Amino acid sequence: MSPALPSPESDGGPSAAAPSFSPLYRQIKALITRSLQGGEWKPGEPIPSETELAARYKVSQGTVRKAIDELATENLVVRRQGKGTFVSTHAEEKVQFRFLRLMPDEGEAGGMPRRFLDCRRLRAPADVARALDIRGGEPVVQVRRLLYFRERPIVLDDIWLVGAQFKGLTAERLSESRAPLYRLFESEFGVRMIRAEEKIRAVVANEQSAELLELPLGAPLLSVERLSFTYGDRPVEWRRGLYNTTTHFYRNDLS
Amino acid sequence: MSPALPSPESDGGPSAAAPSFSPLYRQIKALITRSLQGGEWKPGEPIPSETELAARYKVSQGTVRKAIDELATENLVVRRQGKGTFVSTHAEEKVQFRFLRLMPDEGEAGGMPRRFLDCRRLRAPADVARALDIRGGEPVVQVRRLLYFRERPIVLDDIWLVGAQFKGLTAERLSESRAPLYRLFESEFGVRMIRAEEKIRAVVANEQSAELLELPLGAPLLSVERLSFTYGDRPVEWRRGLYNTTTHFYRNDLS
DNA sequence: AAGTGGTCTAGACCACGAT
DNA sequence: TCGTGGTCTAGACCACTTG
Repeated sequence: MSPALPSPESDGGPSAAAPSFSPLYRQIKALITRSLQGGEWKPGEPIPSETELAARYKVSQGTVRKAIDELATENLVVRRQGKGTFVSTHAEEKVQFRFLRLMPDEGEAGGMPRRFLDCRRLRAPADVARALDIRGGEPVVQVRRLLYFRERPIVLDDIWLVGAQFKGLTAERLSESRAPLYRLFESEFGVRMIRAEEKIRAVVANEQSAELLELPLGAPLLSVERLSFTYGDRPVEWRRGLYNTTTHFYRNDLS
Repeated sequence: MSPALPSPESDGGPSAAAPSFSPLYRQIKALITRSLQGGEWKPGEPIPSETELAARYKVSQGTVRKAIDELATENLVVRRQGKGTFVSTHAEEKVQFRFLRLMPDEGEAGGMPRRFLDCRRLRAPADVARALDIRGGEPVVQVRRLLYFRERPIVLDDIWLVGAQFKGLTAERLSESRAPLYRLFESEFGVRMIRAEEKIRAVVANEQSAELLELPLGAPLLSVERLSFTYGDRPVEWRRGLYNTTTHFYRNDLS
């Protein structure tokens, strides 16, 4: 049985260093990824069963299985025994904690209330453009917000979004929604965050951040710079968060 | 073919919540893990081939394969096509970066020269004992050291080790060795670090840390508290690092 | 050439969830 | 009861490393 497939192609993954050999299941994986990226199956929806996909691609179920295994490992899909395999979505509670690493010293993690301070469209400054891999001067959306814990401001986020992907994002749109940002991005703009890279530093509060976070000038803050990627490893968001870590900490697992 | 195996048992993993059903490959995985833990195969050495293990446990090669797959995912073993499967070791360059997340803004990561300030045995203070899950007053080893980058001190580490596991650890032993700490622990004391949990905060330099890190009083520092675990999820090390992040950052990948 | 891990297949059966 | 993903097997062949 000779599977009808395009010629072997690269995985597209971050560390794909021109593999000399592309096994069948990776080609299947690439095909499924393309369908995810193209929106054939939407976040939260089930993808076809392994049997169906095996028939579609003319390979054995085991090969489809191995392809889906990798997609599940990369959190692009979620398997549910007895029910099917579903496209991952930021609508799931569990997924939130992958990107929200700030935990209170005491009490439960829970979602933090927020307040948007600003939302404007502008031309990308040089440093932001470089991070987002777009040309300087291209349109971007800048969002500034505060996150609260027990009525006190804990996080100050400055967010830059690639303008082309977020047409129609306004302060009203943000304020109306009660969903987490990444959930909103996914449902309203079709932009799903897959992974992110962070650079963490200790800094001190300047005049502005001190006032907004209700801290004395010079108070220590955790600076978290994050570059987020969507399908195809395309950067679409760059943000810098300033965290007050007197009652919270940034949790990380090394394994 | 009826495999000769002990009755189904728990995985022992961190999130094993009394599974009602333990598949064969997990039982095999547990058996292999036990051999790793017991030192039947030492770090850096090859474990028996999949065929051999299949014969030993009286299961198919595919089942052994799946067990080893999980061990490889958890970084307990490393597969090398054409050569065999090897017990992971901190002697590999690549592994270092799993636990050393501090990167210079400019230049390569590379190993940082170090200086040991202190190494003494004492009875565990209450907070350290709690973190290490031992009784207060049990013997621990405290190590204090500095890490340098371009002749300047960047990291101040305070390390506590469970005394029972590190008999014979002295300042001389530390100074004589040029190997990374985890490599030394593994080769000299048979204690291999598997995973760790970190809590990260921004703090300010006090008198002591300011002097040691050659910084002004009140300079912002990254505080990284780490609890490290060995086989069987037993905590064996607790450390608090203070990082000067003016020329470095803590790198993290969310996925 | 021999031995290792890696891929692919086909089929049987199990556990789980919905009906 | 049915369809889903999950497990287990047995065998064939491929890719890589070493002798």
